[in-house]
Amino acid sequence: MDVKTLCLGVLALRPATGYDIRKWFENGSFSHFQDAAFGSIYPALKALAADGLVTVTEEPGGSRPDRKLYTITESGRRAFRMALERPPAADRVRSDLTFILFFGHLLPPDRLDDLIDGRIAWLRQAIAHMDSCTDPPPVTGPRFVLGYGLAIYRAALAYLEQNRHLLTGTAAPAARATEQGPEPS
Amino acid sequence: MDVKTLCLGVLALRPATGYDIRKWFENGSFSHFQDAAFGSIYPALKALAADGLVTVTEEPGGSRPDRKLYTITESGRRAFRMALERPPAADRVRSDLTFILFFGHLLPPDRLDDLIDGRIAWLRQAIAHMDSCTDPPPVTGPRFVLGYGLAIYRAALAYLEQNRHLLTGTAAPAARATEQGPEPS
DNA sequence: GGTTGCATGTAAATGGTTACATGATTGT
DNA sequence: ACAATCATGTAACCATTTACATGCAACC
Repeated sequence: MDVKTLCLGVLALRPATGYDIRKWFENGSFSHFQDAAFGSIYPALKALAADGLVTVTEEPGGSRPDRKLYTITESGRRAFRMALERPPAADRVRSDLTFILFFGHLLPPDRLDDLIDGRIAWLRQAIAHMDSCTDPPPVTGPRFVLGYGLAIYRAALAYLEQNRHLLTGTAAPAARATEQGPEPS
Repeated sequence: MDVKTLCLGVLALRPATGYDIRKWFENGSFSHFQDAAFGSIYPALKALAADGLVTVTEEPGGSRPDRKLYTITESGRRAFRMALERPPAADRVRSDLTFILFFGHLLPPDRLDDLIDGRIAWLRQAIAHMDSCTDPPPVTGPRFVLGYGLAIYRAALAYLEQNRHLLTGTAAPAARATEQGPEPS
């Protein structure tokens, strides 16, 4: 998905500034599935405005740069719907971790432990964040997507917890009990 | 992971041509986690050879271009081990599908059905392919990674199968209340 | 006779990230 | 005092994809 469409999507929900949109990709509902940096958002918004797909309301920012609130237009909504109609590119996962683990035999076991500990911690935190996510309104789309992300992360977490001993020779999971974090799954 | 490291990884397993490496990313064990196209592989191999990390054996190809078999050197193995030592970038999923589904209310229900049908079919085929994957030898790393991928794909498949009705209004599965939904369990 | 597989390579286009430039206000 | 938050924007840089160029052999 190009950044223009991504921005249009956020603006289809509510008016926002470039800064807001960036926050959305950093913390919002599907921050785990899409991303965009300032360096691509601002030019995208400019282009969308030039095409009449969004309008800008400039609020004088006093000291700061003027706050530019972007609002999607009817033609913008149409363009967005058309973009959604295009066949989606295949999902893809890019995982350096799995690449490293693939060659695990080349690394010291405690390094592997650290890597997996790190990923488990990250997944727990991500799951906790998603669980507490009030962001998506009770409409179906956002909830469905949130559930999808949760299902995948929970599966990844469970797999790592239950199979890490295969890789590191750590004691089998029988011993592993309650210690850290909020209750798993 | 940059393409040079990726190539080094494949070559750490066995000597290969650029073409072989491409096949590996297309069909091999972790084709789901990394990718590289010819346009990046060939220059990467050239650079690796220039750095003395691999050697080339040119077999005259008769009609075709000469087949260039690359073999990793000791210094290449060392460089690869060092690359594995670097902290991995965070895993990331890029999913146009979830973006589209997020805005599902803007699309006709049968379009949603098609999208989900397509993804389910794709996942089933991917899982079948991985299940039949004889590629990874019975060493721990490759099997662990294969299992990780399978766990994630199975979770995605199960979620889609069990929750698609939430999105499309399709009749709920007979065995209702399989309770895996976005609802916290 | 047409497609797929083998086999290499280059160059242009793509699309994005990173770094820079600016600077007041609020929180620790 | 120092960091983070708010807030915009440009430009250089980067890696990778895509398209092109070449061409035989095997299969259907």
